[in-house]
Amino acid sequence: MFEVLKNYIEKRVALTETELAGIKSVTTIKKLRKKQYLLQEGDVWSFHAFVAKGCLRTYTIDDKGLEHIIYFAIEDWWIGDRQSLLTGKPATFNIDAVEDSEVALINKPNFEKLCRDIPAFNRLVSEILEKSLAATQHRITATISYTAEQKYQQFLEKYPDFALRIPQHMIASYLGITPETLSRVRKRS
Amino acid sequence: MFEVLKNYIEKRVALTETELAGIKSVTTIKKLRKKQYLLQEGDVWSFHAFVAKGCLRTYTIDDKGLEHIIYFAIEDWWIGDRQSLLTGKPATFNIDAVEDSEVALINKPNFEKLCRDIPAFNRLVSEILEKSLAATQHRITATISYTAEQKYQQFLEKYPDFALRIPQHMIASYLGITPETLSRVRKRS
DNA sequence: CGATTCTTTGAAAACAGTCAATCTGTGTGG
DNA sequence: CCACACAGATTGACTGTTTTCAAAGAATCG
Repeated sequence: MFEVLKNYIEKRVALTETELAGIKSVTTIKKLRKKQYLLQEGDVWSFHAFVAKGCLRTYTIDDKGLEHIIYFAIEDWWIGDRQSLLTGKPATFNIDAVEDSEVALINKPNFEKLCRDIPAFNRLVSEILEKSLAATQHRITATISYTAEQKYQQFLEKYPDFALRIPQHMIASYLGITPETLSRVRKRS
Repeated sequence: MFEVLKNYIEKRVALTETELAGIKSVTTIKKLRKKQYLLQEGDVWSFHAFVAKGCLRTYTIDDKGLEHIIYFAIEDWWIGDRQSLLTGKPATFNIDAVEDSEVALINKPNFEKLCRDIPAFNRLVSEILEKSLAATQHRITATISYTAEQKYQQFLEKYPDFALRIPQHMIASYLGITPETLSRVRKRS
């Protein structure tokens, strides 16, 4: 399963075989069954996680016990709790598997060493960060400006793959609407 | 006004006088009067901008002509259109001054050179990115989970400084609610 | 199968948005 | 210095969307 991460990197930057071997040597593969936690609220998160197979979600649980999904990640996406990783404080997010999945994990010190030792890897990481931030800002635009219907439409256009494999009530949670509302929106169109 | 940026950097990382001088040599100061654009939708954005004085906002305008504020930046904050900066494509955001302001600008090639030449500067930049992303994710949580009242409460707690200097209708726009609703929320509490 | 889990549907209630009018404070020009 | 204009904030009545609660179907999994 390291192959998936290797392909991902090779498609984006040119690394030597030695450098790739260096990455492989610090990567652990973790298999997750559907619904299994990768991270539970309150634990400290200290990895960089790459999804090699399957689908995961990041979410919070509010006072009423309702889940709010912040983020989905499928193959070739990264996932984690950046706040916890950065500060070393307990995570406020939960991460679990939407489907049976496999993730490649690199712990914080090793990941930082890779960034220092391999400039191209460092650039790749910065670029991913940049893109994530831009995407997140655009998501905010959608969330504060669109109606339920527009939010769902935009979601379908932006992530056509997701709609097929993610349960509707989770998509509703991601969009910030109730499952009932999503069901009605879908019926209308 | 470069002093403000210098203080900001010195508070966070240790740089030599030469390195600081290198940063200064590629920094331009731009003064903006209230309502003046720093970036207009459709133009290409190619800077890293640091707010030395005043307050700016990033926003989009929808089909109905309504503004939706994505982001505020006051002293010691960075602002820009990352998507446009990254891709070189026309910006989808507008940025203008909420108050008379002064920003420190470093253009993209110079900024990248600084990142390459000064490792500590590079780390600072990555850290800022990380923090921005974490903050943005938490904002999404708020936007999809909270009622108008909770959104405003959280805004007050998180950015007490903002509330005093930013007009209410802009705060409403930032929270994704109408000015009327915000006015009623405030009255209730 | 049988039991969950997920989706759909209906009716009522809550919430936020719209439109229009009024009030308030600020700043400008006469 | 005053009067006026203007932008921003508030208020009221109404509309529309979304949520809530409850129940019934449909799909999925062990």
